[in-house]
Amino acid sequence: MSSSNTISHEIAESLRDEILRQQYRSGERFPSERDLAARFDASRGAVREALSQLEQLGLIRTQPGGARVQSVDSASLAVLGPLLQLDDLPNPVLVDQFLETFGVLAALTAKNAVNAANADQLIQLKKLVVLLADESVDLESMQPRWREFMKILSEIADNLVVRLISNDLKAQFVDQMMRLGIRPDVKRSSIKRFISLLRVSINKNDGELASAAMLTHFEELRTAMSEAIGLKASEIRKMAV
Amino acid sequence: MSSSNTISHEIAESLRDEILRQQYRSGERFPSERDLAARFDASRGAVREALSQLEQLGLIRTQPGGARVQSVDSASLAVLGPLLQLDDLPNPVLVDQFLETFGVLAALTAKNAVNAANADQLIQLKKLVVLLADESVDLESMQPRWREFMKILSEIADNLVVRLISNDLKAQFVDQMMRLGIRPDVKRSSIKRFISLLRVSINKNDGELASAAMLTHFEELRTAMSEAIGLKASEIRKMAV
DNA sequence: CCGACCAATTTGGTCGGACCAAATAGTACT
DNA sequence: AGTACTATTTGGTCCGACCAAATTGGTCGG
Repeated sequence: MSSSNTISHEIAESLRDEILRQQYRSGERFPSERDLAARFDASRGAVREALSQLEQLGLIRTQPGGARVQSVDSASLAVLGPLLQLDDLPNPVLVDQFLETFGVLAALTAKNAVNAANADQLIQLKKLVVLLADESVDLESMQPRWREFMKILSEIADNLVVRLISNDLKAQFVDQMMRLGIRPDVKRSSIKRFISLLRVSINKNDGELASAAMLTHFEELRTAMSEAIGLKASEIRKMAV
Repeated sequence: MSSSNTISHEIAESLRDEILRQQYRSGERFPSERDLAARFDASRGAVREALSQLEQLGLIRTQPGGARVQSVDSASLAVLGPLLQLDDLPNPVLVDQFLETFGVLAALTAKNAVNAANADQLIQLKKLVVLLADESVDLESMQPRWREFMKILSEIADNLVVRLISNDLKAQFVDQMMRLGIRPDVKRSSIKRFISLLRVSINKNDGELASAAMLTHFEELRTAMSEAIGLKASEIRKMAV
């Protein structure tokens, strides 16, 4: 499950998940480095490297005398990915909040990109939208094109803050949903309308329109995703019986 | 300048700033741990803890054989704070992007909070807005109240994703601007209008109105901040002569 | 002259033991 | 019971050592 094969990373992941699972109360003393070293059968150095990562994530605060656990919602954004894949099924509330937040950022990006694009970039965007329209039969199969489109949008909009946020958010999310077999079922007509709105907004250089289209798309995605997760949850319950 | 008194943190800060200042090209080899230890006159262990923090920030990628520098805009959001206080004067473009992004998130928060607030919370919000109105003479002096208001909004909206983003963004920003003596001069009439719009939106339970008010406020803040930074820049140039 | 292959070196990853200073816990004293 | 003091725990740092992977540099063959 864990990726980076180094011991210190494994320890960090393990402890991170324990904290995210609320197995420690906020403010509680964290086990000592020597205890952790014994528990993981590793050297203190490896444990210290792991703890230094947790500290960077804002999950613990270390001091001579003992480390203390910090409340999860005072942590860094980088914990969101791990937070989403804690359990078999991602927390639906969190997923919804993710989509809502990512939606407004995507809308902002679309607005700025369409408004700021030069002639060449507009042509490029038009091409991409045409490609998207061709594949609009299935939300999943158009993923690669869709990502490319968003990437170009983001490059044109050129907002480092949004890009940094996206780095911590986007990466794992879609992949994980697919891996879990959660497929939001957005109506084909909705997708077609969305893409056609994108096309119009690009043709008319209308950033506000692009933004609005993006927003409604994410709204539809939210409800579809919510249903998809609910469906998956009942599947799992059935399996358990 | 640097906060945490431990050597490993000082090394991490130092190297972080060097990377953020683009003193290494993306993909370039990073100095070896042994070299860094010699340069900082520290042990390899301390250097390794520092590097493990940089890796968590997404600034470097380590591998047996050598660590490599990663491009800044593939880093974690947590680098934004340091990025803003790299130089005497924060990068105006970055500040503007920050305000634009934070603005849409604040608008989202306001919308959801006003829509979701129960009777008690609405009363609480009304009180806070009244307090804000009383102090609306000066943007700076109303900061404590303003922060409290945003905090309550954020608690009512209860969106963990936005909160995590804010953790990495908000904290240092306002403080740093004040410390540098950068005071955006938003017209008093604009502030008054903003607050009155907030009041109305709360009274009418109209989240969309609150969102729109927040958006225009941040728009005004952006232009004011841009002017303020420009002013400060010319001041500094004058001092240098 | 160039490319492929192989050995020497560099580099990160880990370990163990050791010392210091700060913070905590425990104890004795008032 | 409250306080002052001491012993212990804990994090922070250093050193030296070993392994395995990656890089480097040279050699050989075309």
